[in-house]
Amino acid sequence: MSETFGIAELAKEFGVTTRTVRFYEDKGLISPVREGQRRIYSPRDRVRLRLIMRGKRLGLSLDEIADLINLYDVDPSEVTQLKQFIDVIRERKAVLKAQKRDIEESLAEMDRLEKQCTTLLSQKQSRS
Amino acid sequence: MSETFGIAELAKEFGVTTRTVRFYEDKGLISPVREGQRRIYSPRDRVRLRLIMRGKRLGLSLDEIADLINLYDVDPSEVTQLKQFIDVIRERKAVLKAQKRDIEESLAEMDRLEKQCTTLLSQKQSRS
DNA sequence: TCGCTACTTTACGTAAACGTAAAGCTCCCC
DNA sequence: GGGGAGCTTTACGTTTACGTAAAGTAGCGA
Repeated sequence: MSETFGIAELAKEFGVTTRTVRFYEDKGLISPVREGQRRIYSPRDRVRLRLIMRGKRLGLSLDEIADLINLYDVDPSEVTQLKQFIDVIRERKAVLKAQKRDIEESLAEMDRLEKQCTTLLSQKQSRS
Repeated sequence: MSETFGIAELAKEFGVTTRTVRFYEDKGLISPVREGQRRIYSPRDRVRLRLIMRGKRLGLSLDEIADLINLYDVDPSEVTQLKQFIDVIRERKAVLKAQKRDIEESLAEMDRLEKQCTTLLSQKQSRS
């Protein structure tokens, strides 16, 4: 038997409330098993939560995250579906690459700003 | 005299509505000059809009974007402020680097998925 | 059996980021 | 001078992503 988790346990691990975890279930992002009335989370649910959190850090909406997660569950039986699937993946890759460029631009600017500041600071401190 | 822009012009350039541009003004992100009742945007306002859009692509809230934009306007007279400023920049850099890692992870996964799909697809097509 | 802890459902509230009328100026052209 | 075109303010509506009670249930130890 593989390990299972309670809702409070997972919420704590990912730094969210139990309300949030239930909300993600309402949105169809995770589907824990029930033991009586209680939710029991599998390692698979935990992986999904990890994907959700990463998506949120990247600024995606829950709907977009749902689409992405469902990519992993696509049934590869139909050739046309498979082709569409590949297109979706390529679009996602393009968006991610654009985002990466934005980040690199921002990082470069932050570096410039930091250097200006440290230079200014050392001037001021050597003058005192 | 440097170039100026109308609201519709800028909205079109950045792919948003005029309502959005005015909303950013309400939030204090841009401060166009008035000519009578009309808003006149300077190249500086345009640069700010560009920064706002980049921030949004990175998933930042307008409040976070406001903080970032204000980084460029900090007066470097006080040494303590300068030190705090450097700390803020370093925090931002750390967040950006984490986000970059997330993106690279996602990109790697998308690559794996795409390869699985293309392999599957070529198998199916050679078999037909 | 009491009470505590950990969960549950139901449901109203809220902040952010705009959308969407509605109604009014102002300039310009015919 | 009538009417667009393009802007303005005012203000209520909407979606997303939860927060926050309120009230009930289920097990467990004293």
